[in-house]
Amino acid sequence: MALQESGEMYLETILILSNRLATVRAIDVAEQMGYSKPSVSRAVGLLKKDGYITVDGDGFLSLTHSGRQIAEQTYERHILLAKFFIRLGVDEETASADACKIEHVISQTTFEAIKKHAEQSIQPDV
Amino acid sequence: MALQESGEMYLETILILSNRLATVRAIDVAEQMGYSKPSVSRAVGLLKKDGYITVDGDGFLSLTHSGRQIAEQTYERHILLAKFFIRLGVDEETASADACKIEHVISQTTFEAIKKHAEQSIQPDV
DNA sequence: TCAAAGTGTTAGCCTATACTAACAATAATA
DNA sequence: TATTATTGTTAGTATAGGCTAACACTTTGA
Repeated sequence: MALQESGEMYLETILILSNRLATVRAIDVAEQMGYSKPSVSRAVGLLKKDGYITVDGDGFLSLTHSGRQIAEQTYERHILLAKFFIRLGVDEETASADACKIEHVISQTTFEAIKKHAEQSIQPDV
Repeated sequence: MALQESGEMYLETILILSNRLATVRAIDVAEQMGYSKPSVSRAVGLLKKDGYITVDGDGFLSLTHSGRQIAEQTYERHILLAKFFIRLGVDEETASADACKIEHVISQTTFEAIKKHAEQSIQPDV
C-alpha cells in the first residue's frame, strides 16, 4: 500500500538523524519523535517490508533509494515551507510545526508553485 | 474531546450546503462528501453530542454558534488558500484539494500571515 | 390501501496508528 | 561472573473514522 503520512514522518526523521549521528537505531527514532519503542518497532517493520529502509544485524537503520527519495522530498518541503512562513512573520516554532503537517498533505504542484513564489520574492540584502 | 479534522470537514460541508439549500439533512451531507449514510449518521451524532449542530424533528441539521464559528473559519481558510494557490499558478482543482487538506492542519498564526501576505501582494487591475 | 422509495439507525467490520505491559536478548560493568 | 542497563519485540488495547448489511420509519403514489 502507499506510504502514509506517518511513514513519511519516520523516513524524514531517519534522514535527519543520519545527518546528525554516525548510526541510527530504532531507539533514536523513538526519542526524536517522542514515540514508544513498540510503535517505532512496528513502523520500522513496515518500512522495511515495503522496501523503504534496511536494518542490519546490529539494528542500524538505513534508507533505501526509494526511502531516501521520500525522506529528502519531505524534508525539502519542510525546510522551504518553514522558511516561507518565517519570512511572512511567523515564529520559528509555529512555522516548523505547520510545515511538519503541511509537508505531508500538499501536492507537488502546489509545493512547486509556492517554492517558485518564495524564490522570486526573496529580497536581496542589497 | 477536541474536534478532529473530519469534524471540521462535516461542519464546513453543512455550512456550504446551507448556503445552497433551504434545508440540510444527513443524506445531503453524505452525497456531498461521498460518504455512506451510516458514516454521516455517526458523525452527526457526535457533532450533536458535542454541541456543534442541532437536529430537529424532521432531520434538518443546523449549526450552533460554536459549530458555525468553526465552519466559517474553516471555509474562510479554504477560500483564501485556494485563491492564493491559484494566483501562484496552480490549477483550480489541485488548489482546492490542497486547501481542503491544509485548512485543517494550519495554525491560526500561519494562516493569518499568509492572508496578510496574499492581501498585500494583490495586483490591482489598474 | 399497500407497495416502493427515501431516510436514518444499529451492529459489526476494517485500517491506521498510537499506547502499555511484559518479555527476550545483548552489552556493560561492579 | 552476575547483575543491571539498553534495546527490541510480542501481545493486547484504544481511538478515529471509514465501510456494508440489515432493519425501521415515513412518505409517496399507483
